[in-house]
Amino acid sequence: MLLTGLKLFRACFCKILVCPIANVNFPYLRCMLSKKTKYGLKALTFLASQEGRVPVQISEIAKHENISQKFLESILLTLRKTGILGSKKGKGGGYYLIKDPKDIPMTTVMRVLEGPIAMVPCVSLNFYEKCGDCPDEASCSVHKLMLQVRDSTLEVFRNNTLADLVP
Amino acid sequence: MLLTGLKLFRACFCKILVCPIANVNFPYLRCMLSKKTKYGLKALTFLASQEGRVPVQISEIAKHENISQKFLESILLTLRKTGILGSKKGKGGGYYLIKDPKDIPMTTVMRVLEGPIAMVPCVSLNFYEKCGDCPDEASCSVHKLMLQVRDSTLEVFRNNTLADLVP
DNA sequence: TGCTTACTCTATTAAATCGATAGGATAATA
DNA sequence: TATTATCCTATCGATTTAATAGAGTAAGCA
Repeated sequence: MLLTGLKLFRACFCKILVCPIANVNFPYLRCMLSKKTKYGLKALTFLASQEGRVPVQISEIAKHENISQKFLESILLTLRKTGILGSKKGKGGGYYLIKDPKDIPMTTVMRVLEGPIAMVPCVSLNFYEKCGDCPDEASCSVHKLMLQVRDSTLEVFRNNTLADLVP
Repeated sequence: MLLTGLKLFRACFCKILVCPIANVNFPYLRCMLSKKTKYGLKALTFLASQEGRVPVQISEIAKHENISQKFLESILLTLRKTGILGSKKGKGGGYYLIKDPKDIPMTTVMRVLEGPIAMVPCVSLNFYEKCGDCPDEASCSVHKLMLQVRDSTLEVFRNNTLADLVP
């Protein structure tokens, strides 16, 4: 069969990842951390590294961290609405941290930007939801495994505050 | 503004998750474990719980675990190609474990089904890739945090084999 | 008062993935 | 040779992500 159009293009230029464990192809790079969270973390770290609490303009953060300014706008807006950032309009305006970086745990930031920390809803502390296909959680192998993953990930986020991320 | 069509429907019937930390809305349940992996794990556990190494039909596994049979077919095929399962065609055929469940670490299963264990490519052991926007990994806050998450998650997967998941 | 600056908000878009389904090809058994 | 069950390719609709556009609003300054 001949490849045409988009398929031909992808076959030629798109990345195919091959799992070194067992030669399985992944047509893309599965990324579990969204760019929203990634950019949000970078912006927060940048703000935490500033001297004092002077407002910093979106454009300055975007330029410094190589982020699309418009996309960053919406992220910072979320962080302000959730009480992590403060903002000031007009000339000399911008975003600034409200609290001390030491008092901003990663659990909060991750839940605000990324949502649930757990890999499946049925082991989530804040976003719990029962699985439709699973009759009994106690005997579910996935549940058992993901519970351990959640706990270990949670421990990392609990042990890190924004202050720990500043170089 | 009046909501119409799909938007009206979604506004009325679709689930909106509200982050209890800070009243952020998530229009869906962000799920970091794909159904492919979830179903694969359940199927493997079911096979591991069988007496002996008798081939089990796809239809039997699908029925027992409430999984779409056609979807499960492709998952089991992947597991066979990667040397985790064996198969037998024709009457009395099906899928069976090749190795002892104790010798199947979760790291292998996860990488085969889900892909990278790390949340970002720049901290992945087997699927490493440099970030386009980040000039220096050593000073990147996201890198620093995600490295810790990767290590803790990896430890869980290394400490669990398929045998540990069987109830 | 009026101008500039910079945040606020809604809407829209293209590209991509996920989960699922359909249908036939192939191989093994009776 | 008929039946059984895996193997394989192709396709679909729904949903999400990341990014962009453009107008609205409030604060500061002359």
